[in-house]
Amino acid sequence: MQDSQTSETTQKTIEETIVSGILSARIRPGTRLSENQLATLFSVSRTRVREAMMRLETRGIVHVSPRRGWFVVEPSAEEAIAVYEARRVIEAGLLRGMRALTDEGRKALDAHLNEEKSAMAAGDRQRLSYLMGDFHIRIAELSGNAIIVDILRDLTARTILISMLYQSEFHAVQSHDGHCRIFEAMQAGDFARAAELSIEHLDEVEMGLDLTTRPDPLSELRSSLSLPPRPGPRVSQLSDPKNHNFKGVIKTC
Amino acid sequence: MQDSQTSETTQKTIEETIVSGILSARIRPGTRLSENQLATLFSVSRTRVREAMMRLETRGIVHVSPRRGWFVVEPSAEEAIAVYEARRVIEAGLLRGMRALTDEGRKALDAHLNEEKSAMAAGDRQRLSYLMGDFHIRIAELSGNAIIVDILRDLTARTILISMLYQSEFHAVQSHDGHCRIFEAMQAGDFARAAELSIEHLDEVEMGLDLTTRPDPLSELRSSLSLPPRPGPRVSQLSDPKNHNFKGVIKTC
DNA sequence: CTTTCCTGTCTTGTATGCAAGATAGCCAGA
DNA sequence: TCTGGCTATCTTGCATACAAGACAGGAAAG
Repeated sequence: MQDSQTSETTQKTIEETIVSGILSARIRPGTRLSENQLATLFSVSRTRVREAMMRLETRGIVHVSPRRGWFVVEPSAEEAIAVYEARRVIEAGLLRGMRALTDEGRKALDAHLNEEKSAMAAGDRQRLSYLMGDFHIRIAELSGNAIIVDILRDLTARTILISMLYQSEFHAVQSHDGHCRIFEAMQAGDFARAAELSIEHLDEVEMGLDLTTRPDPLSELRSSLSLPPRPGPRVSQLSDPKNHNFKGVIKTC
Repeated sequence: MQDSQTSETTQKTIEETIVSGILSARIRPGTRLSENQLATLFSVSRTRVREAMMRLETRGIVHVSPRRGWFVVEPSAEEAIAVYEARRVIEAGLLRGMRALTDEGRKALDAHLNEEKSAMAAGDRQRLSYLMGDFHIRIAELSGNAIIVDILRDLTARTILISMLYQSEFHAVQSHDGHCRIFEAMQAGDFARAAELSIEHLDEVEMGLDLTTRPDPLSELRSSLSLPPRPGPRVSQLSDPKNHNFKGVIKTC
């Protein structure tokens, strides 16, 4: 048991590691998060792991199936719709309420869009997944409102999980264009237009999903029989290398 | 140790009890929440209490001072501003995105406003505090979006804490009028107008606060010396009857 | 009287132990 | 071959024990 570093840094690290793993699409929905495995991975006891899981549960990132385990959420089609709706409400409300784009903010967004471009050119899909989601968080950061940033970060994480479940194709170019249009409207000082564009953008992404392909084909029957969410062998392990090479990358955000 | 009921119902009860205590302004900001006392009150071990505290912490309702205790948050002036800003963003975004007011929704809001009226007539301040906050949650419920409802519920709880800290007078009539105006615009189908009105309403409430009267007059010095948040004898206990007869009721929401 | 230090007590932080449900695999019987 | 039931094992649920920091109060020294 060689402690890589003298622990101490494991306070909020479990939480953040999992969230950032989702944001960069390395952790798939439905991933099993074993308390014991996480405990040994982070060299802490199960207590700390459970605390992190509870926090993530209230953030809507994981859920627990009693006596069976913790799993990264697999949003249902209804939940997916709710997430996009919430994002439209918040992001449009945010943009519409903006009064000016500071020079600093303009530079930050410009730099971000350049990163998107270079990731697209390099074909770095994992990085692209992350950047596509991060754009919206960057916009929230412009407001300087930590509350909104936190809310949007969690919603973005859920969005990425949704995309992994329901998205077939990868339309990075389209999303990038949407981001650019929003940025242009912001630069022009037309925040009402930017708000409209952000709604359109999220609509576009949502429409690109196939919300009819249920991840669990038995979900209808199962819910009508009120059975537990999803038994069976869909267990992908956290340290499983396959999770790091998953196929089908995220377009969204 | 007479168990009032055979436990079992203590799963999420701790969390909900505290939140609803805040929503009805029975629990003041800065209230100490002792793990041991809560554990005996709810007839569970500290473990369960800690879980509830962790959840409430991620919801921004309580915070922990290491090795000193859990406390209901006392939002700073900056945090207060951020909360109102977040609410303006979300509530205005929500209203502006609405397309129609269902008959069901109209009835629900109408009934709520009547409740406000009767509470005002009866001078039931505690109930009034609750209703003033609940109006905005009701609007969120119209969207049928559980995510937004949860977010607004927590923000409303924080708003009430802010009011308890920074609000001197009680302007229930003014708030009630604001609610009525928003409802009228919604009934008229003018949701853009309703959104504007909700922003004005929240501005009005925020302006009614005295954000210069700091709850901790030493906070500036304290933070510049990076000392722990607030030592001293400001401990009001959960089961202390004084908490149920606090003076200075909430106007807000 | 003021200041300093020390100690007892109370708080949370963390790990661990045990209970109990869920699951998978095996074995026996039809 | 298929079905049913039993058991071994793995999972979380929850309580408890102990460690360690924070604080209050008192005693002693100036």
